[in-house]
Amino acid sequence: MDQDDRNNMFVKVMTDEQMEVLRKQIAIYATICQQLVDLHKSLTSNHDLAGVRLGNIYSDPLTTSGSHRFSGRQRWTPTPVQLQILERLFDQGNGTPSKQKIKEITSELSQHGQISETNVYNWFQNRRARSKRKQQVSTTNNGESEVETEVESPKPHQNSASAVDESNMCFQNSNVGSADQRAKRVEPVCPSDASSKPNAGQISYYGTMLANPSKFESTRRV
Amino acid sequence: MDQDDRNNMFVKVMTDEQMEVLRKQIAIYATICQQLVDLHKSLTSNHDLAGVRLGNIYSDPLTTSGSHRFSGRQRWTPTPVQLQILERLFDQGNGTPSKQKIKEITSELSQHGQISETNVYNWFQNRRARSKRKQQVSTTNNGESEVETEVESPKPHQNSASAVDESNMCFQNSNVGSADQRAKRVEPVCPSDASSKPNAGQISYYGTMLANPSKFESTRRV
DNA sequence: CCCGTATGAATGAAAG
DNA sequence: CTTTCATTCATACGGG
Repeated sequence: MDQDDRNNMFVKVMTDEQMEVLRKQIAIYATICQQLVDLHKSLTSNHDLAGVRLGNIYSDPLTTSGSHRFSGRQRWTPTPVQLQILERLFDQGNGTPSKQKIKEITSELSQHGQISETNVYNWFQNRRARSKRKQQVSTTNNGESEVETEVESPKPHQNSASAVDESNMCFQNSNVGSADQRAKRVEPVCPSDASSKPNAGQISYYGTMLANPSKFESTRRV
Repeated sequence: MDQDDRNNMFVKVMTDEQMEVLRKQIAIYATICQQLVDLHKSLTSNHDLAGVRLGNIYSDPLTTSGSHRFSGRQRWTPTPVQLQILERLFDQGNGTPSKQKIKEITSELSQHGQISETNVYNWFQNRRARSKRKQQVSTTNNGESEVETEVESPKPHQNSASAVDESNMCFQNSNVGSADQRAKRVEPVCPSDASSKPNAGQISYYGTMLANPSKFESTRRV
């Protein structure tokens, strides 16, 4: 059969070696994809779900006319009226907005523009924090020539055992997929010769690999 | 060379058809990777290269030269991998981390970066608390009629204050695999959880494609 | 057009 | 566990 095929001229023949190369390439792609996905999940997992939350209200296709660039999150901006009310409430002494209050306030403010409880909550949080901060700073610059922060105290944090803080918490070639052992459907083939670059962007690394995907012919790697 | 191989009896032969399949698969992977990268770039577009938020210590000798102020990160930040694992554990239902578990988890996570038991503990505390709060909010503004109405303000910037909607991202997964032509059929296998979590939306699509790269194995025979 | 500042939002850690 | 604080990230906006 091999003979026939060969004579046939229309059959492609690959050596084990070539086959192996191909398989490797594929495995690499699989791994890369998997890792990209994992990476992505991690990055967007929490707050950043806003990253894609564009859409709905803000869709203004007209102004941008077919742009494909979706923006990041939008953030609430208090209207003058709302701000005024908030400020008033703030220095009205109610240092403790408390959940119930928040509701009321939100309800009140929503008559003057779009707003949510979270917005109110955050606003008070920030307002208080910054108010305090400003006070501290102005108080600090008394006999101190040091400008900037007041962070001097080696605040002891992390009471637990190992508090060896100083170290790179970079995640790198630490086999991303291992996080999910049951999803080990792709071969553990790891294009790990990338270790030359500690952190930087793993993306950029992938980028280079993606540059020439179709070179599965003579590349012998991994 | 061909002759040798042929005589060898171990030559793998592929038909044009099979060859084509392989090429497509690879092309698909290439495309997926590319798009993932693009997606990622878009989401993290500007500065968020924090993706590799290795912002950890930058205890460079230069900045400290003029002052005695040494700045180093003092707050733990989970690496993407760690976060991923934590998230998984979280919605895996184990509402009660329990002391012992914490240790295990910490141990596991420490392989992906600096971390302490306290960190893990806090993380779960916060995660739960915030999860609950979010739930409350979204539930609350449900039956309320206040908002919603006068939205379309001419103001160009106005946020979508309404609480963070759970998944729902509209990432157009147009024709990923059609690198060269009609997308090769890939099974809609989606083993991944991916549903309960906020993000993961757009990824899940890729997930299905990535599901069975092993398909190549079968291509090998003949 | 880029850059600095103000501020909304996210989140680790701690207090209650 | 719940609430609060502190710090940091990211973006809107105004000025040069």
